[in-house]
Order: sequence, then structure tokens, then C-alpha cells
Amino acid sequence: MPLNRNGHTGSLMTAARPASAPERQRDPERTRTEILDVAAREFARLGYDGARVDEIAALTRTTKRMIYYYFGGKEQLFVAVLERAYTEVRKAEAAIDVDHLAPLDAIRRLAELTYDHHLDHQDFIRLVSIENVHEAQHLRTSEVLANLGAPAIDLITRILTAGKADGSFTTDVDAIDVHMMISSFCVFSVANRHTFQTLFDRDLAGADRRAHYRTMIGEMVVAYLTGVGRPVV
Amino acid sequence: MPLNRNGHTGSLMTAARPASAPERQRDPERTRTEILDVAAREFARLGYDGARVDEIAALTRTTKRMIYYYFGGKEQLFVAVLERAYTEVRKAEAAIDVDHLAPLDAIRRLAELTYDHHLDHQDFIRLVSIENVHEAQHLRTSEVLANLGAPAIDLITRILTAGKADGSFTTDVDAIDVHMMISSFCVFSVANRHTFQTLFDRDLAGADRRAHYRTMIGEMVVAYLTGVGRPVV
DNA sequence: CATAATGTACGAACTGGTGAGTTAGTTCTA
DNA sequence: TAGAACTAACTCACCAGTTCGTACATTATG
Repeated sequence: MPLNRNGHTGSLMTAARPASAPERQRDPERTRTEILDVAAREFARLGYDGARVDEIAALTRTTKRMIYYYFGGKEQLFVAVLERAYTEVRKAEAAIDVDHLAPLDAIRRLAELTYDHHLDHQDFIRLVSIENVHEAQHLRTSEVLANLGAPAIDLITRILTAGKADGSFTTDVDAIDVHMMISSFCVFSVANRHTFQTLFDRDLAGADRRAHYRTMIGEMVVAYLTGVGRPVV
Repeated sequence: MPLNRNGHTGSLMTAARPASAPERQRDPERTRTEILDVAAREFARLGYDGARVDEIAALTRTTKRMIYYYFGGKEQLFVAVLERAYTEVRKAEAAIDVDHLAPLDAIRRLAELTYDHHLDHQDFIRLVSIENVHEAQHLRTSEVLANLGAPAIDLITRILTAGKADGSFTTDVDAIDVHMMISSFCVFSVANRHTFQTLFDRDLAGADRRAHYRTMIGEMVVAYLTGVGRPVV
């Protein structure tokens, strides 16, 4: 299992060794990252209480003692996992560029990109669900994650402002509500996939339905922003 | 703590005793129900692995032994909790009557009623989230819950058929997708309440916002069913 | 009095966490 | 530059408290 990510804030930032370099026996960067990788999988798979520190350690090339050495405890490890996951998502969001599109196309595109992003990061959605069961008690204690939602809202605000200015949006709505509308659809598709499948015999996240639901969320948002208040024919 | 619910499928359905009757020392019906009530709260609050059998027993007037006597184990207890919760929700859904309304009003009303129902049963939504973390493994083993989604879909199908017939719905969409659209919004409002609050400083389930979001989901559905495909002004 | 219902006490396995000692790799010094 | 000195990184063995589950005794009730 190759390790290639690097998000550690060490005091001395060691440059990534070239592939030809001899494998170090001691590599704090690698150890930390590997623990986080495994922990993220285990927490997403089994929940906070379901995941076992011993098992996480066993799936690592290091020992349980190292988890306590680097993170302090199970709870702090979970917070670290959440922090890294949210930070990565934020980076992906920041890469979204729809400013060059007309407002209607921009908001549709944003919805579709959000949908794809959620479907591609199902473990992250699971972690968020788990954190909600715990009433966001870990997220709340993290300082790293303060004001993490702002950039996404700013983007939507820009689109809404432009759309109202040029008359393409007729519905008066605020950015957080639009974000919530898009998120709810995308999150539900992943988070409630299993009970929905059981009750309605339809896999919301199945590869064969992705295109359909991607289009649907785009149309939903556009219909809402252009349709409410317009007289029905 | 008064007990008043009664959903047990005992072999002999004992009629509810009048309030004046002497309190029985042994009352399997009451014991079973009380265990289910407490277990539902604890599982919803802490998740499957977070909830403790000893703690559930302690919050009951009976002992842990009775949990094993009546349900067999922690896992079967959780399944019983899910079964009762889903069955109650089904009853509430069956009580919804919008057949007398015009299609547009009917679908809007259904969305609004669904929203209220979700907000009033947040513990149920939590149980569903928890069950999804476990990939619906308990729900799948339950025979009681087979085809539980059918009535809800049938109702939507009737409304959609009527709306297409009289021309008030222009968008071609199937009933399960409409259900999913409504559910995603309502479920998200409750299930992701805590992380959303933390990131965006807005309580989606706050009493002061319920009217706003109830209206919003109604308008969303109506806009989607009437708006997609119509030329934008 | 037969039996369904209930309480008591206990145990085996697990689980998060830690004390204490060891080693790889770096840096300082003569 | 040899090697001493130092420290971060690491291993091992273990513990104390917990947690699900059960054997066995007891009592209410029809």
C-alpha cells in the first residue's frame, strides 16, 4: 500500500524523498499519515464507537502505542481524521470555478459538481453522518475547522447576486438555503443509500443512475430559482 | 415515567387496564414496551455501539435479564426498536389524505406534511442514520419491514398521474424520485443539523425556521414539477 | 401447582490506555 | 571524520475497567 499524501505540520518539513531513496525505518510523516488513512477507513466503516483502536493499529505497519504517541487518544484521533477530511473537501471546493459562466449555467454546474464530488467521497459523507449522531461534539472542539463553510457560501452569493441583477433568477432566496438544498440531495444519495435501497429497491448511488441524478439536482435548483412565483400555465 | 404506548404483537392481546386497576407486579406487556421505549432513546442518542445494554436496563424498572428474556440480545433489541419505529411512521403516512386536492396542492401538501412529520420525529431520523452507518444490515434481516415503502410511493404515483392528466405537471419524473427529493430535504434538516449548525451557524431544525423550510420544500417540488423544460423568460 | 416472569450474581473476553525500556538517526565535538 | 551524546521514534507487555451475556434461584399468577 503506497503512501503518497502529506498533510503533516511538522516543525521541519522534510522534502518528499525520491522514489529511489532507501526506505527509512523511522518515518514519522509516513507513520502519522498511515494511521490517519487507516483510522479514516475504520471510523467511516464502523462508526466512532464501533471502530477499535487495536484494530486500527493492527491494520497499520506500526503499533497501538504510536496512535497514543501521535494523537493522544481515540477521540483526538477521530478529530484529526475529521479535520483532514474536511480540509481536503475544502480544497476541492476551492478549485471549483464557475465565475465565467452565466448565472443559470453557473448554479447548475455547481450543483452537478457538488453531486459528483459527494458521490466520489462517500467515506467523507459517512464520517459526517457519524459526527452528526454525536451531535458534532468533535467538530465543535476543533479550531482548525472554524468558518469552513464560508467559501462555499461566498461562491453561491456571487452567483445569486449576478442572477438577480440580470433577471435570470426570479426567486428571492439566500445563499445558505441554496447550499442546503444542493447538499441535502447529494448527501442523502450517499448517506441514506442503504435504507433507501432496502425499502425502495433502488440504489441511489449506483453507477447507472449517477448521470440521471446529477441532471436532476441541476434542474431542481434551476427550476426553483426561476420558477417560484411565476404563474403556472 | 408513565407508559402509554402499546405496539406489542403478543399472542394474547391484553386490553389496556383501566386506570383504577391495581398495578400488576408482573406485566410482560409493560416490561416489553418499557424496554423498547428506553432502548429507542438510548440507541438514537448514542448509536448502536455507543448504547449500553446495562444502561438501557438501568433506565428501566426491570433488569438486564429481561432484555435477554424478551429480545434475545442487543442486536435483536435494536431490530425490534427499528421495526416499531418504522411501523409507527408507516401508520402516520397512511393517515395522510390529499386525494381530494388538486394535484399541485396535493403534492405541495404532501411535502409539507412530510417535513412536519420528520421534524416531529427526530429520534426516528437518527435511528435511520445509525442504521445506514451499519449499511442497513439490521433492516435487511427484518421480515416485518418488507415492502414498507410501497404505500408512500403509491400515493405519489396517484398524484403524479392526476397532475400529468390535467396538464398541471409538465416535468416527466417518476414517483420514487419525487419521494427521494422530498425525503432528502426533510431528512437532511434533521440528520445533518449539528454539523450544518457548526459550519454555517444556522439551526435547520430551529423552531423559528420551520415555517420557512416547510414552505421552501413545497415550492421546490412544485417548481420542479411545473418548471423543468419550460422556457426561461 | 405448573409455569411464565423476574432478580441476583458472576464471568470471559474485550478495550482504551500506559509504564518502562530500546533503537535509529542526527548532531556535536575533538 | 570517528564516535560520543542525544532525542525522537518506536516496541513490548500489561492493566484496570467495562460490557455482553448467562447460570441459577425465586416468585407471582392463572
